[in-house]
Amino acid sequence: MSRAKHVSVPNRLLAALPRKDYEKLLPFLEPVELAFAEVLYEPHARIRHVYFPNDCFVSMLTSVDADRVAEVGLVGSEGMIGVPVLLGAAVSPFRAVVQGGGKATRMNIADFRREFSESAALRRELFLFTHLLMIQIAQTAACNRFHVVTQRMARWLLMTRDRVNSNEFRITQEFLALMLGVQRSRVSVSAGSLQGRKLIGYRRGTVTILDQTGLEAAACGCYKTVKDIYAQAQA
Amino acid sequence: MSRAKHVSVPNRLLAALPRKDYEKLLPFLEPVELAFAEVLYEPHARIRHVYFPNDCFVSMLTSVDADRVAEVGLVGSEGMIGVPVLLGAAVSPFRAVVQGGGKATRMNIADFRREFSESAALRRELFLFTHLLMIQIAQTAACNRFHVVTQRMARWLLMTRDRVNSNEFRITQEFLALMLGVQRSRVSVSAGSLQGRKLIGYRRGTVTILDQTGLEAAACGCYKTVKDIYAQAQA
DNA sequence: TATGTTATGTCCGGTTAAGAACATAATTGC
DNA sequence: GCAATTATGTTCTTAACCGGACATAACATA
Repeated sequence: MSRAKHVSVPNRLLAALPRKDYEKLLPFLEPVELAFAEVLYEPHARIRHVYFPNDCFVSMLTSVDADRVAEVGLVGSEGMIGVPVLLGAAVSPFRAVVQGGGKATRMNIADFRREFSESAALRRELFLFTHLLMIQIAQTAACNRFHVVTQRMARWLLMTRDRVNSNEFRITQEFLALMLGVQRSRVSVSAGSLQGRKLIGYRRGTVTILDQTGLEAAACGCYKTVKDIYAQAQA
Repeated sequence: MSRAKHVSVPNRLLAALPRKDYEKLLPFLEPVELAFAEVLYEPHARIRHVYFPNDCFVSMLTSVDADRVAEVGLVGSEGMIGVPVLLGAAVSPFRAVVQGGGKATRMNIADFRREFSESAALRRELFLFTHLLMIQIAQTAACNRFHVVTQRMARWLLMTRDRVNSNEFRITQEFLALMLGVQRSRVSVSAGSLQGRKLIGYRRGTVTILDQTGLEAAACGCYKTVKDIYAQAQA
């Protein structure tokens, strides 16, 4: 349970930059600690910083029908929060919420825009990530259409695992239900099913992936489809 | 629109370019006629052209489970086909299929990349469209999660109406079922419901929107949500 | 230890959709 | 005109999910 033994991972987008580009960026990167449930962006509010997660992960949510939300994307150390900025938009209709607390670096928009325009390597990295994020969102659309709760839940757990680089992380059923857009009671049932098959352990807000391969088999193909594309792009 | 004499409906991205930027582009724009069901991109195949629809519209599809597909985006004269190219990707996992035949202009990738790098106005337009497309895809993800077939069908018809600029267009129930990811028989039932309420007419492959306002009321809020964002961005 | 709070497990009735089969109507080709 | 094809309408059973209610278990803390 001790968070101290959790080794901080670097943000992979920044890590992939040529040394020179990275060093030019460094003075403008501000280390921050993001707390669980912290809201990085409110829909339609001005975006003030872009964030590069290290060992935290963030959900992109969109709202429907005034009171319901759906998760459309999940971003961890492989990406950044603030894609609309790259695309020239000042605001976005999405809410960005910290799902797993941890470390990140951030950069204010003015600095970021300048550095972004001056570093071809940074542009290349970030646009490629944008492409990946779009694919993830699109696959989520398809997944929401066709797959049952247990499959989608398995997918979500695996995606989260990849983003935090740990087989254990904190998430209550209540929150997981919100992410999957289903009733909490259905999460209980589906989680029970996965536990019964010894694929995961679930104990009061803490999920442990016991059998990665088995869980992948229980998930829909959307997990592997997107993961393979990410892996190939980052190779 | 004097600059678009050769077509009935101009592509709005091209139409919004400053005259100078547009004229520089013109020699490389090849007018083409796109036929219904024509496949512009196969998943993971090399992208050779980007397309700017005039009076046609194109679906972006993603596959799940080997045999099923889901529509994740719909692009007409307000946009372009080939967003991955902007983002530096040579391939995309999506299939792009012509839903409604008609005119478009296209540009080969080499020309496009060069012109794209030389025109700030073009970059601005296209990246903003990319942002809009992402929002559309994300809303589709949420919509697929929460809304019933009749609502989603009404949304699809309205979105199509906006993209072809006509209250009447051709689409069989078979195809519509494929786009919505549901059984054809359910399209028949839902269409029957909308017809009974005098919102649409449906006669052997041809849909007519009879009551736009009523149909908007029958659709989920996803339609208006996305439409308002598009309208604001293009204002 | 007692107590309130948070997290999880279970059950139920009603709705929507999946999967499939079959019937009817419009259009096309001969 | 007639047959074949295409498009649409109808119905059935079963599965999944919704919305809600309620019970139990773990934890926090006073």
